[in-house]
Order: sequence, then C-alpha cells, then structure tokens
Amino acid sequence: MQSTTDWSCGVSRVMDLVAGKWKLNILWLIYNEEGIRFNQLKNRTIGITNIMLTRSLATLISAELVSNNLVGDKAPFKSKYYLTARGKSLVPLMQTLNDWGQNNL
Amino acid sequence: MQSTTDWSCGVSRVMDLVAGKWKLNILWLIYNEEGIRFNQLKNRTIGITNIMLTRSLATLISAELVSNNLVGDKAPFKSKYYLTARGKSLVPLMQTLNDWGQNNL
DNA sequence: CGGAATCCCTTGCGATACTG
DNA sequence: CAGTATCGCAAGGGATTCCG
Repeated sequence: MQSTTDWSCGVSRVMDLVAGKWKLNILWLIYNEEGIRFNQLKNRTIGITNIMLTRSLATLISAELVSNNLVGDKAPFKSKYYLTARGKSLVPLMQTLNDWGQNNL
Repeated sequence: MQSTTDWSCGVSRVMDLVAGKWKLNILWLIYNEEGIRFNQLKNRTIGITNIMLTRSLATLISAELVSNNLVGDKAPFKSKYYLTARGKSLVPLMQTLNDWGQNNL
C-alpha cells in the first residue's frame, strides 16, 4: 500500500477536477453525444443556466477534459463539444460512481 | 444504457456524500486503521483543524459511513472511529479514484 | 482527550439582463 | 446560437478561543 499522504493528495486532485454541481453531468452528456452543441447541453441538463453551463465548460476545457470546436465567425454560431482523451479516461470512474449509487442509495 | 437523468441523479448524490475537502481522506485513514482515535486522525490529516475534523466526522456519521465509539464518562476520553458496512463499500470507489490519479496526474 | 462556540472570509452558485 | 456582465446570496472552510 502506498503512503496515506500520497493517496490523499492524488484523490484530492481528482476530486478537484470533477467537483461542482454540474461538471460530471456535462461530461457524461458529451460522452454520450460527441459534438453536442451548447443549447443541447443546456436543454438536457435540468435546471442549469447559461452562466453555469459556460463556467462549467470553461473549467472543463482548462482542465483539458473537454475540447471545443467553434464553427463560423458570425451568428448563428455552431459550437461543438468533445471529450479529450483525458476526458474519456474518466468514463470508467463515472461508471463506478454510478454503480455505487445504484447499489447503495 | 440507463437514462441520463437517472445517471446524473445517482452520481450527484454519491458526490454529495463524499464532497468536501477532508472527507475522503478521513474515510481512507479510518479504513487503514479501524478504531483510530480523534487525535490520530488529526495528526495524520495534514493541515486539518479541530473544528474541521469534528464537522467532517459528524457529516460522515450522519451519512452512516462512519461510526463512533466513545469510551469513558470523564477526561481523558477515548473515542474510536470505524467504517460502517456502507463506508467500507466505498473503498473500491476510493481506490478507483486513486488509480485514476496515479495514471493521469 | 476530544471536542464545541463564535466570528469571519472566500468560493460557488445563480437570477437577471444584455450581446455579436 | 452561444455566449458575457453584474450583482447578490448562501454554503463551505477556517482561526481562535474555550470547555468537561
């Protein structure tokens, strides 16, 4: 077993990456529909507002879990979101979280 | 695949259980030393204060992830902490978190 | 030894309105 | 369509002090 200090440090950093009210939900939606659009994400994330979706996406992009592809230089824009390789690597973790919830909630 | 709504609901509730700066670290320490004492937890959780350890433990106990066994009715007290069955069921999840951190941070 | 009480600061979250 | 600007509330986190 590794030292407790190493363990808690790594786990805390992982938690920081995905902490927040919306981030895991958004990651999951993008995983299920690569290239999903901003308004699609908004409509499928019950209760989220523009500003929270914008902020959450910005955080995910800066964490290199999500990438953005903006097409067009004038309205109507077409912005598509994808998981990066790093983002995709989180999928098993998200499924583990979901499994625990199914079995223990 | 289950519906996105069900997924996000379950995952959010799991995250709520373990969210916070100290809770997973504390769970891990108790897992590694059943019956660990308050001051042992404090000394092994770098930077935590009395009040934060008290609050975190109270939250974990009310979530039925940790149980407390207080011995004695006057100072010096001996308070011991244990994982409940529910708390132990989180161990694979914590290890998955740690594994992801080792591979991706 | 194992806490609790109080006060305070920072951060996250969100309502509303506006824009290229 | 895909955001941004502003303002404000509430919750989380923490320093300090005190206690049975």
